[in-house]
Amino acid sequence: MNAWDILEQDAPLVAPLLLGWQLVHDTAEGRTAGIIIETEAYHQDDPASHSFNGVNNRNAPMFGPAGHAYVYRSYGMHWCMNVVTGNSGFGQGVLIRALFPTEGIPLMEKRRGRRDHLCSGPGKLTQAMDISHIHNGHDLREPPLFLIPYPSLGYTATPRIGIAKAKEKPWRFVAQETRILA
DNA sequence: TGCTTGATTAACT
DNA sequence: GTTAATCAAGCAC
Repeated sequence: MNAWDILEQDAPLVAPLLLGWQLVHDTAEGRTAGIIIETEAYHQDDPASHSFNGVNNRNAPMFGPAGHAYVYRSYGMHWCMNVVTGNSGFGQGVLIRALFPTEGIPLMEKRRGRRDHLCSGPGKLTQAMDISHIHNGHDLREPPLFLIPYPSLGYTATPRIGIAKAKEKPWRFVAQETRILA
């Protein structure tokens, strides 16, 4: 099984495996990249998931092929990015909640307008890396926005953040080694 | 056509 | 700990 086949599994299995993968975005301004250190799983059989009530115009990418991006607007002002997992026809994905910045840090600082907390939240990392709705449905194996597989980091599983339903599921995964560096 | 809802962030007290 | 900012999409009428 190659690294990309991992994404064909269910989101709660994939989410911890993505810790340690690198997310890279090349733009005209330059390259930004970071190591994924925090994720959350969302599954069609999960009341907290956008895909729970079936496919619609917003969540359609979650029902598409694994390894593509699902980007949506949150609270009217932020973008959040998911990596779609599982087979087509079943809506699920992994929310990227935090990165450890590795490349293009000055560019991230410029986009964020500050020198700390560059990628320590789902809305922050999309701002730092200039990810938005135009990447919705994009294949994350292809430039300019792509993932580089790495062996998984050690992690801690905890309940998810900022949701109203199914709060008890320990489907948030935080990398142990780098959590302080975010 | 109008109402409701967020998988958030940052700046307050 | 509390709250404002801000808007696309779903869904009820």
